[in-house]
Amino acid sequence: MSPAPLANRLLTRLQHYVVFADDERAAIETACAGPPLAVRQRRDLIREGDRPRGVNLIVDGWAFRYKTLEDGRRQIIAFHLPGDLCDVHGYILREMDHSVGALTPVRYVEIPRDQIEALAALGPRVNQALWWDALTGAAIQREWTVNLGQRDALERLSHLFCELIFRLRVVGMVDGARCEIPLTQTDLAEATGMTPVHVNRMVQELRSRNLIRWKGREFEALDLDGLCDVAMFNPAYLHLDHEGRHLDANG
Amino acid sequence: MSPAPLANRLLTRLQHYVVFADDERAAIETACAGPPLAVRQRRDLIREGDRPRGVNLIVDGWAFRYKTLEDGRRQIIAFHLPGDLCDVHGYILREMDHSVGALTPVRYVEIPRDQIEALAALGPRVNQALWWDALTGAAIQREWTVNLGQRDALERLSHLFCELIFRLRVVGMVDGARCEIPLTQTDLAEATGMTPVHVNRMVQELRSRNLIRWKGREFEALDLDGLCDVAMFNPAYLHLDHEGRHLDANG
DNA sequence: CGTTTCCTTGACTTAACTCAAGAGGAGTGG
DNA sequence: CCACTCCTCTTGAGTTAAGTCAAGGAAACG
Repeated sequence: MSPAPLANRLLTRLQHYVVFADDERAAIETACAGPPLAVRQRRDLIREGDRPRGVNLIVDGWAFRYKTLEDGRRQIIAFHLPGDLCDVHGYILREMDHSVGALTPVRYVEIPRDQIEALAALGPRVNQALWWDALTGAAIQREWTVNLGQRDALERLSHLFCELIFRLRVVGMVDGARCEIPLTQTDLAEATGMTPVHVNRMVQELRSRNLIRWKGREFEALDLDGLCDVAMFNPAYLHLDHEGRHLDANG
Repeated sequence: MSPAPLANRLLTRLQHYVVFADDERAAIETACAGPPLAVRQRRDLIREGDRPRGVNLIVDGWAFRYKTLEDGRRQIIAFHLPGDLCDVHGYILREMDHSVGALTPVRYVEIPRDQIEALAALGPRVNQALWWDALTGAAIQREWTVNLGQRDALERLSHLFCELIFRLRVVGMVDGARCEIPLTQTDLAEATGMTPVHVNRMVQELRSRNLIRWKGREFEALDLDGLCDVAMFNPAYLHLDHEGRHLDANG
């Protein structure tokens, strides 16, 4: 349940992929040394049409990306948990094509453009770690496409729960099978492309099958394997398997 | 209708974002100088579980990414048109979490890992162009999420047609409002998360509204504005607006 | 020129949506 | 401390968009 030390979440995260040399580690720590910023719950970090100033690193709290259609329909595109980098190199696409909001109060650090470039210039390892971050994000987005396109309501909801549990586990925010999920059923509806009413019915169904317990923010997977089965969840797309083992400073 | 010169599609594509210096241009040309490979129609370029050797550049033909669930349901995740880079730095995620197949006969070039790294090391412009490519791909994936989550069948199909037209236009494969779309209605069904029967009905509907003409591979948007309206299509997510104007070799 | 693939249409079924109303909390102010 | 509001969750009844199943026709292919 206790989150990883706040000191440097970016380092913690990137080290899932690469073991850095000392100078690289120092540079990453410097990059995150900026003043911490805060957004209140249900406010936006950045809006569609804005120019991103740099890359945002979520230190605490949950954020989400969303996109709104002309007629007001809204789709949640992604969730960001503590330790996530929002839009690595997002400033390259000069204008945001979607918005990012805070689900809970969020603390974050803005890493300016030149700092990111300096990191990338340090050598292939840091650069590749940044790519790794962006590519796992893309893999998650692909899986959401599959989820929305092929799975039915119950499978879809189960799949989202599975993904959140696995991702929270990486950042040490799961205790056994319990974690905090600060989402309303309406949030889940916007993420899974269904109505809040139907989300409710599917939650009831998962409860009645003794797969989950969920009250307020307290979530527990009573039978994670069962939940994964319902969802046809295969965690391969999260690419969690080569944490720190893939490349290291000694070759 | 005539495609951009085959000589170097990667260069053509990246120059939509950056105007390169001579040495950069030369390096990119070298990277694509590998022997052209070919895949037959409806065969796979790479399968889920494989280790990508490098980055694939589509020279000719259409490819598509897809993912299959345990029970056989299949979702098409993306289409790749001539000039597209498949999985920039895909080798970083050591194992493919999905497959890539050929819709038509496809000719492509495999750019090996070290060549990509050499390109990235040339300096920020080339590196940023590669990021730009990956990030626009991610933006498209996000839009597909919105499409599947929020739009109904008619809107969804219209949106996909709009996207394809806009993307084909960039590579010079649209003549007026006419282009080749080598997809079956079953392909469209797998991309839009609906049944082939329902795709057919929606195609009929678009025809009867005089929005499209489509026979064999010959596609024509009779009223592109109307089609965009139906789809609530906003091309901003394709980030086509700063072609070559953003960064150039002279600062 | 036969075979396979793709498209088309109709009749019926179903998963998910809509509308509506009530219950349970959480927070606020009198 | 109670009354109030607001928000989220819950449940029921009726509707609809999309799916299923089935069969015929057109086109492409080898």
